[in-house]
Amino acid sequence: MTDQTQIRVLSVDDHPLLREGIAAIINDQPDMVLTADASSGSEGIQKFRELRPDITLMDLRLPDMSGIDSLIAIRTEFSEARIIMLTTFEGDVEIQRALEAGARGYMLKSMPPRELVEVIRQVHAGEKRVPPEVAAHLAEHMSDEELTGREIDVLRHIAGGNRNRDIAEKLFISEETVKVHIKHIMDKLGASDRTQAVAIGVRRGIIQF
Amino acid sequence: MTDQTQIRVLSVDDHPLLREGIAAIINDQPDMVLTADASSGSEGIQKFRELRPDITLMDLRLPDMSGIDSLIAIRTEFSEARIIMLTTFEGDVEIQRALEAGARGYMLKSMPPRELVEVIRQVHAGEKRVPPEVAAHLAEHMSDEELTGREIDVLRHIAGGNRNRDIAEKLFISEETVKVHIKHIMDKLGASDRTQAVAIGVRRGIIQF
DNA sequence: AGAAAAACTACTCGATCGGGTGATGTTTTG
DNA sequence: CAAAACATCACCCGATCGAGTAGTTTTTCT
Repeated sequence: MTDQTQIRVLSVDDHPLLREGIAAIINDQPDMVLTADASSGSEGIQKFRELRPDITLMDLRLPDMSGIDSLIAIRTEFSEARIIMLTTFEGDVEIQRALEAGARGYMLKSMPPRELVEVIRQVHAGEKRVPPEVAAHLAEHMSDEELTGREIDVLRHIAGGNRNRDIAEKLFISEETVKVHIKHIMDKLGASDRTQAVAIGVRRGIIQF
Repeated sequence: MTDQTQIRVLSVDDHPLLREGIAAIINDQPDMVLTADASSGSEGIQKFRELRPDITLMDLRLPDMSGIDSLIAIRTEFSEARIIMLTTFEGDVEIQRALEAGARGYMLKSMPPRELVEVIRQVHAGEKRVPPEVAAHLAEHMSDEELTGREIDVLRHIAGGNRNRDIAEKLFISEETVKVHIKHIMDKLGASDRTQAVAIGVRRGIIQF
């Protein structure tokens, strides 16, 4: 049954229902087989070591570590690993980071199964595949500068309803510095005020909740 | 095969992967059968009319109309309909509204399959079932007043980075009125400023993105 | 119809924000 | 190593915000 031509797939996702759906779809394809699944990043890494799947489907948001960290961990050990990232959100900032870190494909969970298996086949054939919607998003924001770590810190505090003075105290810096960071945040995100900056930050996945 | 004791389930969700997962799990249970599924609210209503399932699993967020509107539509016609709402987000404001509208149960998509089928059985047996996490959330915010339609309008505009003056112009009201609405929004949400109000609004699902 | 909730408007005032400009030390990176 | 990016701080100032208070009209529900 498991002949040479079958694509062996590992699925890493903490969402049981989704894993079931993926399993059903993969095993429905004559040329694919779901070798195993994992519900966390570390479990995914371990399963990869054991099984060396041809394709790994990795959720971006995992309970223990981020999907990207798992991706990096696996690719550090096995540079030839072909990993496809899965996410719910179209506008996720992590997309770019994942591709830079070596993801071979990027899929939205809302996509029809046909496309999912198609992407698996293409990536297995050595191609790199990112769906058009995602690619469009990438093109749109490619030129945008990314926020620095400090700026993200500040943005998080802004979202918490803190005044500049409070943020300053909590980060042990002066209020003036906070204002500079906020200015940079707004410039980079194209926001007209702190509130819109938070809204954009949430939409892009820069800050979670 | 389809004897009297089997629970006939209709699944309404626009997410193909999730539908597959639900289908796999339902059909795995000896006492259940997935009668049909639908990918939109209107399709769900139609399928309900045709098949009169014992249990309907309804996603809260659907492409054409909200899950709650679909719920209401079905229950207006068939008051005995037993509908369980499914959602991704724990803190969704719609929970309360859905229960008020007559949902018999409420499930998170992140729950393990065992719980899902358990809830289906309980609701089919006539019980009302809301998972503990959701119940806790409800208790927390039960006392919170809901935002009015106008307040939600204003909150959306705030999230868009509009100044009070701009909001006033767009809604054809005075700037003073906008300020009153914002005051009420902040009071109701327990926010210290407009920015936190947006953050809370997003977290609770009051405003989408 | 009458009560209650929602929506609307006005005015004052202190607090906070955000733009502009300029500067210094550190870290990262090509 | 040198340039670029990052993080820090300071001062000025007009724009905007949010609290408080008070009142009218419209809508909704009972």
